[in-house]
Amino acid sequence: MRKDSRLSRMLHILIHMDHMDEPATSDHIAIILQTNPVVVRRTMGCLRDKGYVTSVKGHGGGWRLNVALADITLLDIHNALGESSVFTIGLSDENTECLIEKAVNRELANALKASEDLLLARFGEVSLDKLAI
Amino acid sequence: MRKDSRLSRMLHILIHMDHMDEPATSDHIAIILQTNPVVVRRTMGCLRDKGYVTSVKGHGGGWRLNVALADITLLDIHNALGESSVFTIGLSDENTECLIEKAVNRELANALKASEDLLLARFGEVSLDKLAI
DNA sequence: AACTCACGAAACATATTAAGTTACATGAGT
DNA sequence: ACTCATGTAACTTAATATGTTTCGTGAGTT
Repeated sequence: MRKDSRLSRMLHILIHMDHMDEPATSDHIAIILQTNPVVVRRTMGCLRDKGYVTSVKGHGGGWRLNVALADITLLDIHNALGESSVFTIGLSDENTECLIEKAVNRELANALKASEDLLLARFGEVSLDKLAI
Repeated sequence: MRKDSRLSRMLHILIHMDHMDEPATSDHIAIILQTNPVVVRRTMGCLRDKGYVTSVKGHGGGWRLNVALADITLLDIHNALGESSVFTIGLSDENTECLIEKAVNRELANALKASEDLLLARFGEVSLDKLAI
């Protein structure tokens, strides 16, 4: 699987946007993130749905930060992007009644959950202003 | 990316193999894991390279467990499979000198590392005999 | 020696997901 | 009317795990 760099990219651009007086267009953001304007709209759209940014059409339009950096955490952005699972490791499909398979999957699920919980807890402790220069 | 179920599958079959008197053929293993014999050879080959299993050709051949379940941990198998990163989350490519981007990536890298360290530490604490019925 | 069994490995196909791209519709300001 | 910028659908590309076919090779059987 290809790595999902959306979280990194969105954190990056949101911090930039905090300095901006004018709305940032998708084209402008795409240049900064070295990607495509449509990818920007697609991803920023997730953040707009949660109210973290606002989009304006037409002349002088673009994307504007809607909250203070101190008021959003890495976890907020992570959740806004709606990632299903943070792991490449998966469980086997339990198509049988095999108790060994179930025990293996249970152990792996518990270990993965503990690891993910730690990651998300840390994400929740870091607000974006702590990453700003 | 599709989920990597190799760890789950290998743990499952290794525990089964501990009960077996005869070597298990790739075809037999494929049936238990509900997959393909070639996939079995490909994945079991990783474990053979580390000495955890032995393969024998010809009549009466197949795969045999080469160590006691108590002597291998989830971490051993995980490492044998040579997974690069356990996360779907990746960092952005730092093609610029942007300090914000670097700060974001540093924070994410640290958080991911702490989470992965916890996962691997737990994997290292669990030997396969603890999952056997 | 011929036959069968089972691994080894190359080559190709499939599935999933992030990302990139093209094209067009829609709404807002000039 | 014209231009700018988002919204969205559809398609393409890339990476990776998995599945499949085919043939080679070594080992035991008849």
